[in-house]
Amino acid sequence: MPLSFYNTLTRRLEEFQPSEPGKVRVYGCGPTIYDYPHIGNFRTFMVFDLLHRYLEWSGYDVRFVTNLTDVDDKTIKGALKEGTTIREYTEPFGVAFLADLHTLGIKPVDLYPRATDYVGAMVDFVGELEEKGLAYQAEDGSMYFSIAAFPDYGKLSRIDPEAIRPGARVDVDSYGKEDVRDFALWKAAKEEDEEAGAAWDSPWGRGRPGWHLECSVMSIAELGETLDIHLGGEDLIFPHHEDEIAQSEGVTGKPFVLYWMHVKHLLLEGQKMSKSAGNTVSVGDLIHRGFDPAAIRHQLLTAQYRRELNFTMEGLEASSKAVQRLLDFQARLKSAPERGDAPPTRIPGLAQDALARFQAGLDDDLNSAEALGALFIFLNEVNAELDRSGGGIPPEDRARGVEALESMDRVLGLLELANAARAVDHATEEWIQEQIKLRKEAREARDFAAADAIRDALSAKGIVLEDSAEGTRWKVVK
RNA sequence: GGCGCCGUAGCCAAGUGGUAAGGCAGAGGUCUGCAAAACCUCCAUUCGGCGGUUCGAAUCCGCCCGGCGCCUCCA
Repeated sequence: MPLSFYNTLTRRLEEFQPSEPGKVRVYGCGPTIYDYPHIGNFRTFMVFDLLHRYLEWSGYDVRFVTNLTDVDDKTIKGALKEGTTIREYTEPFGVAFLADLHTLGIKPVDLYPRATDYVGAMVDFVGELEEKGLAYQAEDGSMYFSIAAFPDYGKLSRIDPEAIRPGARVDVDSYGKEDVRDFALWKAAKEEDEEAGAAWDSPWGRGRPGWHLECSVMSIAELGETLDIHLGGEDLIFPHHEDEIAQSEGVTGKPFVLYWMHVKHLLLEGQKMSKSAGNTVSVGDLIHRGFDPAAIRHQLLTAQYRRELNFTMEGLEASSKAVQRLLDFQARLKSAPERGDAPPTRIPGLAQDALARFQAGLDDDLNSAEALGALFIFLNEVNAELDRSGGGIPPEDRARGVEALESMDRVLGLLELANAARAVDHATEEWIQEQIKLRKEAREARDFAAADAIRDALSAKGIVLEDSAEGTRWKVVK
């Protein structure tokens, strides 16, 4: 099966064909930086990363943009509370977000635009909508999008515009709209907006961009009028992405996005995570509890992105073990003794099978669970093969095995992250080698008490020794 | 009320018509000075329940039971 994605727009699995062969333009809705991010946010951004890495692994030339929203009701509210501006208020949250991305091994994208850097383009955009008769100014000076003038409204979320009822579920404090369903493109500045540094000049007076407008303008400015893929959390389907389509297609007259992909929210210990429930967990919290970032990454990849994922501490323990198993396998395979005249092993065939299954899994709408399955089958089979071939394996077989493992990890990013977290400096490494040498001497003298004392002392520092026919190997255990 | 999703072993999770991947946990064994790592064997005759279609169903259809998401700031 060719690379296929489930497209929210058509509600079908579709073969992926970018508008320009070999090139992919992706826009992912990033966070609003009004607070520190929690683990739930990172399920979404882990999927962004999986897509990014897999497209590149598949040979595409990818341009990936993820925005940071720094102007909206929440950032203004926060800035006012702190007596500062939105620019200053959001800065630490943006920094924290990027730091957590780094911690989890999420590859940087090409650009992280901030809404406040595109206000001029946003004003122009609203002007174009106004010219086309899709926007109007309400009595308070705000500009609204006229849903009645855009017949396609509702095609993504499949929400019937007629069914959007005013009252309990629709904001009624923004009176002055022609139709209660219309959404703000440009909000007339209130005094608080000025205080928070969230007001700009426009032909309609001082104001600030509407939240939905920001993503339309930034994505078109950086990627062009038709994006290949647009991603986001499932909560953004309506109204955010529905409104982006209305604005963007209203201005360009072209399809805005070819493939819409939405990530299902995760559950924490079986519960919906929310600030009001007080059950949010941050990446930092998990690191402080001693969890390996690679284990967090692993758990976030255990379920396909459109499936429910229950993030638990128990699951994190299981993921830690799985990551350690991968590390042990990598170390064993890389140091497997080579012998030029050794009989051929099944490793090249296993590598081929594993890569085929790995690719088939990810081609099928980024099924990371299937891809992990392929990796672990490979691990089991190759370990068994290494056990059988005591005297060494052909160098080319070992190379093929390592190559396949590292190829899969270029997408999963587990080994690269786990190894980075376990790196030790040169002096420590020399010291460990010295300890291993002392233990070897003790063992040869059959002074096992002394040998075990050395091993126990290293173990207390998180360094575990493993003896084999080829000598003693050491590893850092998290 | 509208739109949509899920229910597979103790926990997590693939599989969407051909006879149940994988991870963690558990039991026994091999190897080892002892470990660790690894391997071998075992661990769901069965996929929420009941009907139906089919040579054949976890997979398709119907009904029922249970859990959940969005429609409102939210990744």
